[in-house]
Amino acid sequence: MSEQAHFLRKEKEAVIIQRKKTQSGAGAAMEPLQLGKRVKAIRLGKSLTLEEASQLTGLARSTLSKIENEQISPTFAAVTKLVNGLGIDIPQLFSPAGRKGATGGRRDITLKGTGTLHPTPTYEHELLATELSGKKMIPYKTTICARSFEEYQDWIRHEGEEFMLVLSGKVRLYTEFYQPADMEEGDSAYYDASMGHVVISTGKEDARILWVTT
Amino acid sequence: MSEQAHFLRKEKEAVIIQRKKTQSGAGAAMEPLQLGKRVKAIRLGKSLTLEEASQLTGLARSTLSKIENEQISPTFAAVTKLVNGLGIDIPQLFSPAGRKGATGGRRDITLKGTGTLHPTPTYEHELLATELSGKKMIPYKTTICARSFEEYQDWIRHEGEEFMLVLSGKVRLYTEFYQPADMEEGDSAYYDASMGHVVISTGKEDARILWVTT
DNA sequence: TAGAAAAGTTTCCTATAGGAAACTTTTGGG
DNA sequence: CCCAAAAGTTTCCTATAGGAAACTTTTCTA
Repeated sequence: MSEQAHFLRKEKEAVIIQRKKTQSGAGAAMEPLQLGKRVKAIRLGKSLTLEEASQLTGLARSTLSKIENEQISPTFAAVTKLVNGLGIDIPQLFSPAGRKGATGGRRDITLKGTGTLHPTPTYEHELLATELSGKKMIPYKTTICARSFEEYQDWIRHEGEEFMLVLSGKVRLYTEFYQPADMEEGDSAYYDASMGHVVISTGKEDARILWVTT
Repeated sequence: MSEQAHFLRKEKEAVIIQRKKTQSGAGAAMEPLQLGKRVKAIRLGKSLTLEEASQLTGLARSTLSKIENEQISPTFAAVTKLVNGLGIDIPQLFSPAGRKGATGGRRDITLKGTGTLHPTPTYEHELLATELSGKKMIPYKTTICARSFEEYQDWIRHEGEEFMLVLSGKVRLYTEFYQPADMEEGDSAYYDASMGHVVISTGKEDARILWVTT
């Protein structure tokens, strides 16, 4: 459709100009998610014109139009402006349509061993409750493969707080400002995750741990 | 700032001199959020090299480097690849940068069976990490004594979100807007706690559960 | 309806994102 | 130490995002 329009336009301008503009033909950049449609729906839901949305977001009217029609993939900076200007709920933008937020009476059950796997040399993560987006907590189980502090490049540290519970095996929890602590099944710890921390297995078997992070 | 960069580029083309990159100093593009640092932290947390991350995400090594060093603002498409490739939790990326951990480099370890007890007719709670105040999450283990829905006066509901993991035994999770779910050791659930919920033991033994609530 | 104003789209251009490869820095041997 | 390999950074280039303005379409209003 837009392709036809494009051709007509070209012919009309006619003549020599062949500038050619790549993009129109292939058109619809296959954006992984229908960001544009969502933005449009949200804007219309608020009864805003492109001009008003432009004022609110600081993005050009034309840019908004192109985003809504999925002619471009906005930069992170642009998305941020959209989000702040229009008060969009983030996870909504990213979630592949069907995914549900953790609020408003939602739940997700993860049966043993059915989480989303994420292996690294030292840990093997199994993310839980991945069907829910926008969660305040991130729960996952981990098999601790590492056997020595040296297997880590450096302390692990990240935003937020962390709770851990030893599900099986024996571990040693190293934390930046404390003495290492030996823990076994049933023991738990809670700490500020911006403080460097690292966990290694000390028993015969690789230990299993449940983590919950904010 | 970017204007400077542009000028330099122009000059370089025009002449021969090619003095070094503008941005080096504290120049740091003022990206609304510290996307780059977060991405880097996440990558390092998984002990991945740029090359490996490149494979996982489909983004070029150089692009990743520039994103991490906040030299560019990735497109939405690129952010999506990052998120999917590295298993990043979205809100993490957008959440207001500064958020300081309430516990400021502290930790508390609770050895098995040493939590603070808090019995009720239907549950028996063992609060964990009680040495730390002002936590964002509240972890506790519970022995589920109740055997039928009727032993509860009403749905349990409260603010926030809740994660639960079955440590032992068998339970049935009733939630207001869903069918009851039977769960056993290793299964977990995540739900909006303002939705009515109740758990009963269905096995021979009283079940043990770990809860974490925001 | 016609005509104008508002809303939306497209063009055209500059600035910049993303990729390939060159280059630099860091890590390990020996 | 020195060299080699690996990790990370920068350069250089092309494709494309974003803005201003021209253009088209829709919506009123008389």
